[in-house]
Amino acid sequence: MVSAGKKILIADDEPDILEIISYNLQLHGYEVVTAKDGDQAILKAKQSKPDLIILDIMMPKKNGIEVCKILRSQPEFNDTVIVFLTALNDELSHVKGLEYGADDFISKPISPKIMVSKVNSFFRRFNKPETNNTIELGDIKIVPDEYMVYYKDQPINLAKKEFELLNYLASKPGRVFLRNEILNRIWGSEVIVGDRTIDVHIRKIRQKLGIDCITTVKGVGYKFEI
Amino acid sequence: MVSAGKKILIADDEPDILEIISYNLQLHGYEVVTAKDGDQAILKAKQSKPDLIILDIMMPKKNGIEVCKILRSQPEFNDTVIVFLTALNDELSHVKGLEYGADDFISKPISPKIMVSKVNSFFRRFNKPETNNTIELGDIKIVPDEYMVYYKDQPINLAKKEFELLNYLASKPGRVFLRNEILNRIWGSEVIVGDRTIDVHIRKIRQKLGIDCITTVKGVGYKFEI
DNA sequence: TAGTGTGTTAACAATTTGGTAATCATGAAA
DNA sequence: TTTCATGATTACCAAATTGTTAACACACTA
Repeated sequence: MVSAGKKILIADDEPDILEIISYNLQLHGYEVVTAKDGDQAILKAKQSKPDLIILDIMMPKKNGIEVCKILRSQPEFNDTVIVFLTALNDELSHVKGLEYGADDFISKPISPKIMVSKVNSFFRRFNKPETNNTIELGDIKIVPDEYMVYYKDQPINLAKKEFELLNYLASKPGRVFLRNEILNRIWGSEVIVGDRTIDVHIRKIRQKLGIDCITTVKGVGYKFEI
Repeated sequence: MVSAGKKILIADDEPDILEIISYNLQLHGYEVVTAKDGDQAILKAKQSKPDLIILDIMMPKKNGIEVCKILRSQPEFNDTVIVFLTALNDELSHVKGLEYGADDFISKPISPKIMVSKVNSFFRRFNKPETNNTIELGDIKIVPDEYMVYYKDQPINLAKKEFELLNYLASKPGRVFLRNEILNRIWGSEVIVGDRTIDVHIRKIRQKLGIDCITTVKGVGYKFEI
């Protein structure tokens, strides 16, 4: 079963929603932790180390985006899947959400049934073993096995750090990675490097690729997109 | 039939899994040998010379990686396909496994049906070269049977280590082999050789071949490409 | 026993890389 | 507009990594 042993944290300020969703997820074998505001969400996330976090955008104390930002800046949540509950058509939240490291969105109102199937699909999607982890987007192909990047089938030689950085950013196109996340992932949490180091590497990648596929999100981080 | 006469060793500490998998593989014409811990796996591998070995990562006595390490350091298991059973998302085991010579991974939990089809595909994939494992790329021909390399049909005499190294790199053209991978595969994991040893052998190969077919990926390893 | 080929190591040279500081550009806020 | 914060850019240097050479031990052979 997909859900075996998976832990989910749900944060929403409406008790009814919280209850109905968590009941249904539990039925399907998930372990559920709930929080009724932003601060509690952060606390419980740290305590229970969930595999998936579902955050309502609008909550007391801290809203979903703030919670996401705080969690993402801590190494232990780098690999956690974070999903937002948004009102339909809330474009702004979508954009903001991606910028602060959301992996996906679920639109409200939502039926428990759909919620469960969405959650199932998250685990399938984010868990599938990477047998062939080549990333191909538009004219760009990233082949970790070869430590090589191709643009229109032209090989481009990136140095190790550059490659790892690009590969990381491209692993979730459109998703913004905070500087902290990048540091933790590429440099590791022990290593301390200056602030400008990332910029310089980003610049080298941009230069070598010759196209603008890495976008700066000021005050936040970088994202890969075509 | 793909499975004709093929022998498979499965090592896992859970008797249920062992039984259900081996039953299903036998149904499909495979000869199955089982082991319930690491030591037994090594023993039975030596006794029965299987064509494919499936190792659970977590086992008593010796874990899967240790078993793999030990088997790979013995010449008679150089050509045996070794596959790991891993928990989903166990990145570390994946990396370690590759370094110690694993050929592929199967993620747990796994259904017998999927297991059988995976096993079938292993034999399709890894058996083709067994009949004629000559590698021919561009003007280079590598003939393991003769321990010989030809460049434009001119025989080139490589020493044993040099040949094994070239043959290994050329087994997956374009793919980068980490220094660790190379060490574990060519020298075995018990042997400890200095850092520069690989470089020297690489140099000799480059020199003898006279063409640039081995590329250095700094900080990572080497790859073979034309 | 001398000679040959192989595998390894040490020492040093050459190269690449990763990181930093200093400076410049840009856009938002006051 | 001025100020401030944040990135971008550049050039430079130190550290890491690999290349190269020569020397040595060892096994095998004539």
